[in-house]
Amino acid sequence: MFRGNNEINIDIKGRMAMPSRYRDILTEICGGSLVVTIDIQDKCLLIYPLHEWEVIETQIAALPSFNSTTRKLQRILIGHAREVNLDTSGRILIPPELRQYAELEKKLMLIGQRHRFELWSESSWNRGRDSWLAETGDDLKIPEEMQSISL
Amino acid sequence: MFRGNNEINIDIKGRMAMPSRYRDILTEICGGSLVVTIDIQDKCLLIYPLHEWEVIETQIAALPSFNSTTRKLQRILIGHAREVNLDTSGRILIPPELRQYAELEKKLMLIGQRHRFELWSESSWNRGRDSWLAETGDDLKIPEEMQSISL
DNA sequence: GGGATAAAGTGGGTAAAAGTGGTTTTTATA
DNA sequence: TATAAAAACCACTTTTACCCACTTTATCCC
Repeated sequence: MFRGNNEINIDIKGRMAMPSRYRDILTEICGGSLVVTIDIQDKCLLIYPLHEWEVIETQIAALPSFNSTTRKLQRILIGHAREVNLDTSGRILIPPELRQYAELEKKLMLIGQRHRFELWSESSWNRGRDSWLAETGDDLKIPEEMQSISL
Repeated sequence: MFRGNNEINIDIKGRMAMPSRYRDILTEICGGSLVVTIDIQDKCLLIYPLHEWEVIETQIAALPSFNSTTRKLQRILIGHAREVNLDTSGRILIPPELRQYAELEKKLMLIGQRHRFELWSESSWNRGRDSWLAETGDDLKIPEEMQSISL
């Protein structure tokens, strides 16, 4: 569905223009309603079409409330999820709390990841990429499930 | 139903403005009647729409009185539950006892967790989040039920 | 390749909504 | 009945959503 990395600017009001190539499908599948939340492992945001998110949220919410790990997960994912909408010029407003968390300044990277996007500050994206490339160059660490995949 | 993290201020009288985006649904489902109580595990408050709470309260109350764990649960949850109402400008008054328990000063975080909210002091929320992220980032500790969830 | 045209991206103004602080009135309590 | 607390009320400030206009980039056709 979504793929590719897009260099994007965020304006002083915290608005980010969704690249036009994604807009049509976004308005089609979710009327421009998106959900932004934070990632578990990295300081970046995840952006889902509303319906996609609701499926995930339901699964997470169904996990037991008395288990401390699942509760943490609920707090992280559901507890940071904010619904946002494309405005008339195809922008979304990233809520200040999330902007702050992911340390988003002027320059961002929006990464298409099939059914969702990842949103990074450009600098941490570049830093991350360099280190992943360095790590995966060494093929000893590739887990089982991946050994069969042929690129 | 409810999701997201909201930075909120509490005023000197202990009043907290419920973010407007939740108000309509709150007045609809419970006429603005909420129940505030304390959490079992963390120094935060739980806020339920009245009807949601009543379901939970009934369940807890039905637990055996001779079991010491369930009695603790009853004392903690039911024993601290206070009914509050949205005032004409959409604020609720957090009872002093609860405010004190959760160490709520000026800056709070209101966290949507589906059918309820959690209310934290901003500082302890941030501290908590950092530590949960550190723990869950390490994928060895993720329990079975969660391994199958694809974000 | 270059100019015309359209599309995308950007910035900012404004009206409405939300949030805030404080005063007054009501209610509950001792 | 006096007192304190909470609710209602009101005025003011800040923020947000919406709209419009301008600039830049891309596309098309010659």
